[in-house]
Formats: sequence, C-alpha cells, structure tokens
Amino acid sequence: MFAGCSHTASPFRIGGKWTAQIIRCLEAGPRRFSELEIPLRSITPKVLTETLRAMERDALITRTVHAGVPAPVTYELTPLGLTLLAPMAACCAWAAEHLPTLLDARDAHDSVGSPGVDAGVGTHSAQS
Amino acid sequence: MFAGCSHTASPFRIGGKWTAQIIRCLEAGPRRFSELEIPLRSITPKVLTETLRAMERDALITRTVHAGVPAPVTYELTPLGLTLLAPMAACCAWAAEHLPTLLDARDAHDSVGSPGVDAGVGTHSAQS
DNA sequence: CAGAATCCAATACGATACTG
DNA sequence: CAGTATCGTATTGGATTCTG
Repeated sequence: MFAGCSHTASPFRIGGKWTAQIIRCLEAGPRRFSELEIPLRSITPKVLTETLRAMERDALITRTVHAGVPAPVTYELTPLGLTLLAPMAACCAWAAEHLPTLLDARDAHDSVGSPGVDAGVGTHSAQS
Repeated sequence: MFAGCSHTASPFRIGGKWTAQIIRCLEAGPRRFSELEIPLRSITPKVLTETLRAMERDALITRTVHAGVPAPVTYELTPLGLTLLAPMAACCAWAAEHLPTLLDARDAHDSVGSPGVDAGVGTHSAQS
C-alpha cells in the first residue's frame, strides 16, 4: 500500500507546495515561464524553476525551447501529467466541501485556552 | 482555487508524511497507539504523537482515553475524517496505476549523465 | 502503555541579485 | 525572456532517552 511513499511521491504529497497549481495552470494548454509566474503570484523564479525541473524529471511535463531571440520556453502536460487531473479534481472537491469545516475545527481547537477577546467560534474567514 | 493552500492543508498536501497512512489504518475501526506503530513500522513515537495531535486538531480523528491501568488510548476517524477516504482512494488508484511510470521516468532521467555500469532503463525495482 | 523532552539533520521555501 | 547563484530561515522528520 502506498508503494513509493518516499515523501516526494506519496499520493497525498505529490511534489511540493506548487506542483498542483502548476498542473492546473497547464491544464488548458502549454504555458511559458512568465505565464506561470503571473497566476502563481507569490512564487519566486528559483522555486518555479526547481518545481518545473522536478516535474519534468517525473515526466509530468515537457520543457520545450523554441527558436527565436530571446528563445521562448514552453511547458506542457504530458499524458502522464494529464492523468493527475482526475485525482486532483477529487481532492479539490473534497477541499471545497470540507476544508472550511476542518479550518473551523482548527480555529475552535486553537482558541481553547486563549480565547483572546472572545471573538467566538467561526473567526475563520478563509484566505485564498 | 485551492483555497486554504497554506501548505498544511492543500488538497495535495493533507498533513505530513504519515497522515494518509494513519487514516487508512483507522479505516477499519478504532486503533490503539501501539496498534498504529506496528503497521507504520518506521515511525517514531514522537512523530506519531505529533501527527495524531494535528489530526485531532483538525477534527479528522478523536482521541479517547479509556479506564484501566495502564490506560489504553484509542484513535478513531470522525465523520469528517471518513470523508477523506474517497479522495484518498482516487489518489491511491492513481498511484497504483501511474506511480511506477513516474518512478521509471525519474530513474531514466537520473541515469542520464551517470549511466554507471549501463544498467539500462528500468533499474527501478520499487521499494515499498 | 502512551507518551514527553531534548537535540539534530535534511529539506523546502523564499529574498535578493545577477546573466546569456 | 528565462533562468542561475547565493544566502538565509522555517519547517519537518527522526534518533535517543526518559517518565506517569
């Protein structure tokens, strides 16, 4: 069970913090480096490069250098990368339905012992 | 999208390295601390405790101290925890079908530039 | 039995600056 | 444009030892 769960490839830990978002950005077709930086607004080029290289290594995406000066580079999902969309959708649906509950429970648990100004339960106010 | 992706609660990063395995261990019913240590053979009590506490905080499991000396403690999935089984099954199915492909690609990529004794592609031999 | 305490190593993530 | 280089910090996971 969970064969190969060596922490970078566990079913629930596919890659790092950005892998899932990158896959979604590539869902609609090839994107260039700078086109990925925009929607992932807080990512640094270094981390983006690292993540993309790791994904390329795992055959989830392909990296293509096109002709031109300066040479544009595009990233695209491989067939293997496309297969991740289904389980990701399942996880996404779960999050949409249950993540607020989880976060509320977390808030409630955290506020025990430090109620502060008694803001009450439900202080949660999801951040994107 | 991926609301609440603050790195501990992203759909593809539910908890730490062990959260998913613990959920599966609890799938068939309540388990005691020591009953969890066995199947998760390489976990240390410290990390197991940390993970269980985090899951309890997120209302994924309940912790029950029973009467007796020494007092047995059992952990059990909450209704919320049970809802994770479905997306986990999707991820698990993905892994069963595609993880070998991914790992083979990784091996192939890694062996480029350091073919060693030319073991060829497919040196993969999955470790559990 | 079910952990708590302490210490430590690896890694992930990020800020900043620079380049072919 | 699409990175690379360097540095620093925060978080994670683990080994070991001890206890009500």
